[in-house]
Amino acid sequence: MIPAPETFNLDHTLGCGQVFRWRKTGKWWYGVVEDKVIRITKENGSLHFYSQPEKIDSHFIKRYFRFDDDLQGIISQISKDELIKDAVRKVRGLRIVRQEPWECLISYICATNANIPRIKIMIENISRKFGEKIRFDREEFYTFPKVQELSRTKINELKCCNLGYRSKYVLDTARNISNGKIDLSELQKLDYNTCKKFLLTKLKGKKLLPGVGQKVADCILLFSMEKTEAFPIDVWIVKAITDFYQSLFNFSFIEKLKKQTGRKAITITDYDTICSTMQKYFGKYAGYAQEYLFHYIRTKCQLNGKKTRDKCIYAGYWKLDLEALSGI
DNA sequence: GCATCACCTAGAGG
DNA sequence: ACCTCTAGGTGAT
Repeated sequence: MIPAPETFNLDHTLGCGQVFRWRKTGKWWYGVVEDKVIRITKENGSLHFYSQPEKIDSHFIKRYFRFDDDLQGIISQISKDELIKDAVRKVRGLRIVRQEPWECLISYICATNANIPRIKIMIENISRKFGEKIRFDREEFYTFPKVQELSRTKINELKCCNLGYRSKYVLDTARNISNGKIDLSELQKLDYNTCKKFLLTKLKGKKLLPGVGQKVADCILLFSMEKTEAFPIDVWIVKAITDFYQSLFNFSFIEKLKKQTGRKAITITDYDTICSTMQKYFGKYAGYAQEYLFHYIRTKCQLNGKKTRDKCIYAGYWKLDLEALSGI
């Protein structure tokens, strides 16, 4: 057991939807990280943890939960306006987790057109079918399979895991990594823009990593490649842009975005526009800002008892202090 | 570049 | 009981 930073909340960190392999029973969080099952809780300012089959040490925990990040400092850097300040207040102690790139990649390929419970089921099914079993606290857990395991499977085996149309993407991605067409650990060393370009590489008109578009790429960069400036833009973030961050963009741009709410996707150029603007606005730790906003907005909607984004309108709730935004 | 449409599928809302 | 729609988007045309 080790002392936890003041700025660390397990529930927000593991429950915000950045990782899919944790669940809470009682006071304990159970999760599978790399090839270990971990049980962890925070009590009286200390972290208590156990693991199987290998023991983990405090170094492992500090690295996984990014205790090397000065969260207090990051928060003061990103606290640019009333919305993000409120988000930081309500979701205090949320930290980005250092994920393993391969598992992270597959997880976010699976995440398209799915909600968090379903993503968890897909990853759990893949692990149960192809991973290694570990017994812990009289329960069975499964590690996430290695690249080789998945690259050798058949498409129908993945469909049995409930992946649906994602099955082909996962299989082709696994094969291209397995045969060395792309090397995740090498990618990690590159800067944000170069790294993202490689994740989206095409060879003879075919994606090396099918199922990886801009949004998925940014998730991989943020959660597993040390790119804290990555700012994944999903439907929730677009909503935040049109409802709150209007003043950072042209009037006509916002009008255009609003018109297409309800439709599925934004264009690649619009994604780039939003992405670079928000990165400039929030700075090197824009990814933290994104996670706070994302988690805050979603839970806010759920608290309101509203199930869908469109009904979750903030009129009257978001105190549109646009003056506060004019500084940038 | 941009607009459309299809894509698996469980579960909520009507 | 049924039908319609949505959920951390991406790919093909």
